[in-house]
Amino acid sequence: MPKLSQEMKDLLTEEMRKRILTAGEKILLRDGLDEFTMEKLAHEAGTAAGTIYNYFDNKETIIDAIMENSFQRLLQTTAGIAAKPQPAESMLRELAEFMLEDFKRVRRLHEAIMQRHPPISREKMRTGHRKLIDGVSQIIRQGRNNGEFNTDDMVLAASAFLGIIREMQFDPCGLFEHKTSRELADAAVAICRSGILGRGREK
Amino acid sequence: MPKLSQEMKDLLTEEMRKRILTAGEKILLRDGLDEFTMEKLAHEAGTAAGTIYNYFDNKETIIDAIMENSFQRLLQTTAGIAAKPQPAESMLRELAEFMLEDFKRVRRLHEAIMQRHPPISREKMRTGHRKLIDGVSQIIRQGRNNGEFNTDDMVLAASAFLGIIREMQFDPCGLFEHKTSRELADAAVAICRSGILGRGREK
Amino acid sequence: MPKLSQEMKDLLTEEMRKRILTAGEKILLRDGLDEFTMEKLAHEAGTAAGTIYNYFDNKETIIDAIMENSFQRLLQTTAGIAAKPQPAESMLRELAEFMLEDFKRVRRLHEAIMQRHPPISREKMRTGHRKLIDGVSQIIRQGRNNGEFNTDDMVLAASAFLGIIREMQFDPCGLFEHKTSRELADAAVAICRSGILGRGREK
Amino acid sequence: MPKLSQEMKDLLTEEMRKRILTAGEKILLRDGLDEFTMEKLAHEAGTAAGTIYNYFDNKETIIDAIMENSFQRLLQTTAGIAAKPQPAESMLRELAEFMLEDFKRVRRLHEAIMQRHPPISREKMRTGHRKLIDGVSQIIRQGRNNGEFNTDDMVLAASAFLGIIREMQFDPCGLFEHKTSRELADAAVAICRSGILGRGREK
DNA sequence: TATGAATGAGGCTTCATTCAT
DNA sequence: CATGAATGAAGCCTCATTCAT
Repeated sequence: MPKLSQEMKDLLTEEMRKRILTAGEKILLRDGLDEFTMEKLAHEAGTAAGTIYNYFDNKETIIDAIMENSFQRLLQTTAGIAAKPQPAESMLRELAEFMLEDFKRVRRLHEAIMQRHPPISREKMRTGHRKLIDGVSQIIRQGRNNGEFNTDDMVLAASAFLGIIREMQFDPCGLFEHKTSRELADAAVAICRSGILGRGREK
Repeated sequence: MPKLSQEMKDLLTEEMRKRILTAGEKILLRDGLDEFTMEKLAHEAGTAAGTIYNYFDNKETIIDAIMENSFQRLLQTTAGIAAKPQPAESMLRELAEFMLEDFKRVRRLHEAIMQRHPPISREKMRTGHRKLIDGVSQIIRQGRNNGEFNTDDMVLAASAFLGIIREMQFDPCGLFEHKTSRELADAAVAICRSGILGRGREK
Repeated sequence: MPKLSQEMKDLLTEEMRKRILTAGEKILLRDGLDEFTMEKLAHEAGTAAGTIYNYFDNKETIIDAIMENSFQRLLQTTAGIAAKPQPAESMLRELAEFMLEDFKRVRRLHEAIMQRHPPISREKMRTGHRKLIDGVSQIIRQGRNNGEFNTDDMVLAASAFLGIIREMQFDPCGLFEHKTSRELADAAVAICRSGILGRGREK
Repeated sequence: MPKLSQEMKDLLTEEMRKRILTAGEKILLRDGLDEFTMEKLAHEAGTAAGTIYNYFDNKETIIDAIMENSFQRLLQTTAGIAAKPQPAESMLRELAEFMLEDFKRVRRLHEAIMQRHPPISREKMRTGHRKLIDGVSQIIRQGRNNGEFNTDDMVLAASAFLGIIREMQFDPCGLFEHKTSRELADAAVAICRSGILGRGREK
């Protein structure tokens, strides 16, 4: 009984943590960081404010965890994509599409979180971003080893790729609203391949 | 007297508004939005907290105005660059450099401001961004008219360009710290020209 | 079975009460009243917070009981000392030493408890103190009956004696840190005998 | 104007600080530290909670200041008494009376404050107590120089004196309620002179 | 119009106590 | 009876905004 009960308890605890984080993400997405209050979080999670402190030390920890989760999802997907046997270009396309899709969901979350200094630990942001850059760099490196690409600065390339995607999903004016993630991903990869300026002068 | 005095008054008022906005920008740059308090703003502007409310309705309005200013500068620079007789590629390079230089200065400002929901009106953000996209689109269009470029989706191209720049200046991990704005601008334009992936397969 | 089981139960209950009080005293001594939380108490007592409420009505009751215990010990010792056949002065010396020794141990406890209004019932404090005064008065009365002392206001004398001791053990500046309880007890008794001012003018 | 106005402002500020401290002392006296809330303090001082923070950094600072004030009064009186040309014994009597009188007023204040660790800085307590001991020691030293007293341990003597007084004013059972401060002071000094035990054995 | 003290709503967090299991 | 998560009242403190001078 103690063993099983312990496992049970852990499970419930984990469940509750997830519930809180999910609620938090929802608020961040819907209302932004400025309206992320513990009271609101509790309400959204269906508990009392005090209860949350049984699962997290304080507000900052929660924001951190949400951010961490979000990066985790992204990094795992990146790793998964990089592991499949396929041309690097396909990888980038797939990743772009996932990011556009995921970021459509998480757009406001990242918007809300990213540039906030305190109370959000910049460190988490830094390492997360770094890992993401590394993941994309790996893909591009594979592409070079394949003979697909020819870049020598992987980090620069990865950064540009991410910048293009991020701008697409940031899109505060709704310029790309009518395009599907698929189309945008294709466009992004096309740009990566040939530049944004087309080949006007190559003639 | 009434006429002149009125003009005088307006001038003074305008002067005061500027002083407040300048002070606000300074604080945003130095301390971030979270430490932007009205008291601090008053102190930095050399007045009293109450006085500020004679010139602005509330805090949000001030943040809005600062954001507006920042966009204005950028848009004017963009227009200025676009007006000079030179190849479009040079324009982009010049713009990139300015942005990287300016954003180095203003990084925290944009970091702080962008994507914050209330108390920052999303609307201002939206229109500012839209105008910026338009400005860059114009440059690219000129390039196409020149025969320099070959793109048919100006907006997409402009967006990608901005995304690449923004990612470079966001750079939370300091990947590009050791590079000059000049070098980064060159790299950005190179990417725009040939893609981030080089020409591995063109062989 | 009912009878025995009832006794058994009572015994266990009493055991549990003791365990809780001991744990409480330990916390009070170690951490002070401000850090005396029910959770901590439960942990120290090896049970759960909720369980404690099966043995005590609320936090205040527990603090009360601890205080009561502490006084009990002191009173019993006093009675024990007073029962031994010895000069009253020796009794006072012995009592002083015990108090200084005990209070060294319990300093924080008394520091923490004494004079705290709610949640500590002043009543308990009052009666405890009263009994202590009475105990010391008894000793002094014996001394007078012996011909050792000559006071006619026992209560005043007892109060002064206790005040001297308490001040010695309160000693927030560590004035007496380097003295042993024995030495301090001797000094206290000497003062009781001859006054604090010596006999300068008696010459 | 600026000069005068500045003085005016300082005066008002000082006035407000005093009002807050007075209110705080009143609460401490009446309700104890546990019921000393900022809300209550504000109410008692006739302002809003937020206002208080224009005059003090936080709650602890306020408690500190009240304690400091209380010690100040005591120390100044002590110094004043010690400065008057009179026998040391009269000084002690006068001091005892003041303390009993003042402490009657401040009893609960010291009761409330003294043994609390955080949030009350123990340091302030320590230094205050130390100065008090020193002040009384000075008086006793004068007595010895006069030939009035004969003690060689001033600190011990001062400590005992204070202990006797403190016990008298602590008096949780009301043993001395019917006595005037004058009578108690006399009794205290008598004890200091001849000991608490009278001169039973001197015969 | 300038001032800056006053206001008070609202945020985060703690913890005694309850109660379903 | 034991458990310990849930509760929510209450405490401290901040700060945008108002208003008397």
